[in-house]
Amino acid sequence: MGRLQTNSRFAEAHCVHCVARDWTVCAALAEDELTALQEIRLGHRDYRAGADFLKQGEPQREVLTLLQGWAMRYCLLEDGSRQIIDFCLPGAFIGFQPDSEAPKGYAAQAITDIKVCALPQKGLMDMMRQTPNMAVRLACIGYRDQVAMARHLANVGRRKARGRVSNLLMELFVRVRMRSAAAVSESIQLPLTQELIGDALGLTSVHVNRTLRGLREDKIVSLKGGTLRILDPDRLAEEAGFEDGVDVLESFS
Amino acid sequence: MGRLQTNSRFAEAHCVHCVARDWTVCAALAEDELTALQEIRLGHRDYRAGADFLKQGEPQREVLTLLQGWAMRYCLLEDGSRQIIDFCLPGAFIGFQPDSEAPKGYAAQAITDIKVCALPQKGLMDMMRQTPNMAVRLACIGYRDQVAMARHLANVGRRKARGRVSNLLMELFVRVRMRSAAAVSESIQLPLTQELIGDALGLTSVHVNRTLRGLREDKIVSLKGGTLRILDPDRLAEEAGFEDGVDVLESFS
DNA sequence: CGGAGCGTTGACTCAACTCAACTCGGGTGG
DNA sequence: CCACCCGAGTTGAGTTGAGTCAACGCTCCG
Repeated sequence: MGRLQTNSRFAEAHCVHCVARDWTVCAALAEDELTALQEIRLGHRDYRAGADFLKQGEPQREVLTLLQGWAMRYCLLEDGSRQIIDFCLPGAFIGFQPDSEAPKGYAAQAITDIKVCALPQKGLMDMMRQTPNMAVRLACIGYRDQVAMARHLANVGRRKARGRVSNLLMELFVRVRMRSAAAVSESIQLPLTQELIGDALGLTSVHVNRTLRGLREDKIVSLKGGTLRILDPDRLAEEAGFEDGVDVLESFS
Repeated sequence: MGRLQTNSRFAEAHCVHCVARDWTVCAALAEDELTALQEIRLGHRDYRAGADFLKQGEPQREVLTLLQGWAMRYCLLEDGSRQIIDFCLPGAFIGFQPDSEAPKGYAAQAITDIKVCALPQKGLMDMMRQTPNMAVRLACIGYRDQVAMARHLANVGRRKARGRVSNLLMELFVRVRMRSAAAVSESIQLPLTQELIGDALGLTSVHVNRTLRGLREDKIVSLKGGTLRILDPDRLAEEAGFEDGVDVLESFS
């Protein structure tokens, strides 16, 4: 459930033509290596918004690359609450763990309808041993995401609500804009509910709401009906704790 | 400064005899590969407690493996406060980032006097391309640490002070005990100040103090003069949000 | 002896949570 | 077509967890 019928009658594009090619594992691979990857991949899958496609605590012998849509990784706590680890955009590499038989340490859920590319974790491990490019790239992605998570942790641990929200919105704005070649604009589409934002930032949705109202009233950002509009980039950067816009651009996936 | 004279008159042990061998990159390497690693390593270094041996925002073309003592990775915020990302025990692999020329996304500091093994990041990258074992191992460490960080994030974002402190103490207890073959005991040495604990958990040291008092009064744990004593493991696990002791053991470095 | 660093405690403040009511818009079924 | 419902967003009032400020104790060390 949640899982749509894979429309397997439509041929899936060869990895060479993958939408997410520049954003994920594949970016570092030569054509023949891509073909090898193509050999082992388990195919594309579609999930509806809200579907859990990776379950915490269960082993799952595959790894997913997000091709389309928004997703998130999150930790489920014993009391039922959840902490969102990060929001995933196309290219995100989700679910890799050293031991492919071990239960996953976090879960992943589709935020919008999504399409993913499934890879067998074991096959991937084998391929890493044969094609160094792959191994290096995978390692790099792992450490890059670590840095992003560290920043997120600092945001949650040390800032108050206004700073947290500003910081997250700014980060998402930059990430989304980076991967659209579209003309520079002060607004983007953000399919996040206030509850999701709260769960990412360690706040309640009620308090996120109040915080957003404050930011709107101060003419800094507005988030309405799925579109995020940056009204005052400088003050937003300040609220968000970005020294200046420069350091933002690097190291985002 | 902070950096001690390397006592280079004492020969450094060959990688094969490394104290941390089982805990770090090297665990997966064959003898000849270890020798190759030995070729490129930059040597051991000693730092005093309190020394920053990795600076946030500066490029640093080396990567460190912790051999002795306690250290921590942390993010520095614009307002001067810091968020501790994790506490490092011998074997920790610190400072690797995809681009060795890029400024580090976090800093690292010695908590006790420490000894580290320095490796050139570029050399490491090259070696990854030649010896698959190394690449795979490095990737695994990266993703393992990601999971640990996710858990930490969830702790900070979703639990209140008592739960956060309990969780951290339990985690540290388990990690420390795992690497001592010593007889099972209910106490360990913990060289952390209350301020460090606060900075890791997003709390003030004052509040950590009160929380520890509460836990002590309830006869759950006591932390006094650098020794942590688990008085009631079951209640601690409960406060910490560990379903049971089992899932704890896996996936800690 | 004096200071520095860490831990301890109390009194007060404030940020964020809880609970609860109400709006709004989009879908669904009668 | 309308009635209804549901999920998301808003808002207010009261509570509470954690921060702030400040004083003081202890221990180690120069």
